[in-house]
Amino acid sequence: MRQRLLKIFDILLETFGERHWWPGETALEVIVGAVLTQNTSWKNVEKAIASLKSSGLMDVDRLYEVEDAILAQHIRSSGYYNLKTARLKNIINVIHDEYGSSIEQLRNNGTNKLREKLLGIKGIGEETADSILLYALEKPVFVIDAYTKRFLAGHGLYDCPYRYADMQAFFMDSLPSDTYLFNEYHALIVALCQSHCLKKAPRCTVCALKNQ
DNA sequence: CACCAGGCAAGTA
DNA sequence: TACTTGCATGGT
Repeated sequence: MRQRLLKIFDILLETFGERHWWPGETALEVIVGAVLTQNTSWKNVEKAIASLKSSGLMDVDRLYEVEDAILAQHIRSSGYYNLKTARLKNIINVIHDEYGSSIEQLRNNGTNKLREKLLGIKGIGEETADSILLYALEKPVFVIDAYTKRFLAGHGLYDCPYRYADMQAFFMDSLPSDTYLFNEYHALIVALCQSHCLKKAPRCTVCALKNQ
């Protein structure tokens, strides 16, 4: 399976090119985006992030201080804005109180309990935690999301009933533990699924043509 | 008009 | 453990 997954990766990379994910200029932007994109299209999230940046709020201490009602107003376009205001506050509070408002300090936290730490924050589930770990903190974890599920189902690579941990283990047990590989692979899966945007479980014509 | 989008937590049986 | 429901905007 390792060789097959690596072959598919090569084809995807050749087809779509490097994706340069996550779309965001800073680690904080990635963290904020990861929360705001929960069950929400990225287009709606972009507007919210632009609003936060243009008003100077894309900063741990500013986000820590800002009134809930004001924050909610800025992220309105991303939907569930009251819920997401609370969720953003929850993770910002931890970064502020326990890591001196420093993402670097969070990244260098050393222990391997960072995932548990994130999962302990209300509003941060497995996908959000792993997106933060991989794309903001550069830790080698594989992100499973709606696109990844469609990719696995569409290729008949994985036919068991859905469970996040099992699908993640499928990738991480098969592939070398490498941040760049995990980053690029997930981003390429998204590119593939978006190129077949009308299908829920797109079969990769690129791979099919090459007998993958 | 209905349906979907890069989830999560709380409630129920 | 395995469903079900609320959360909400913007695009198709």
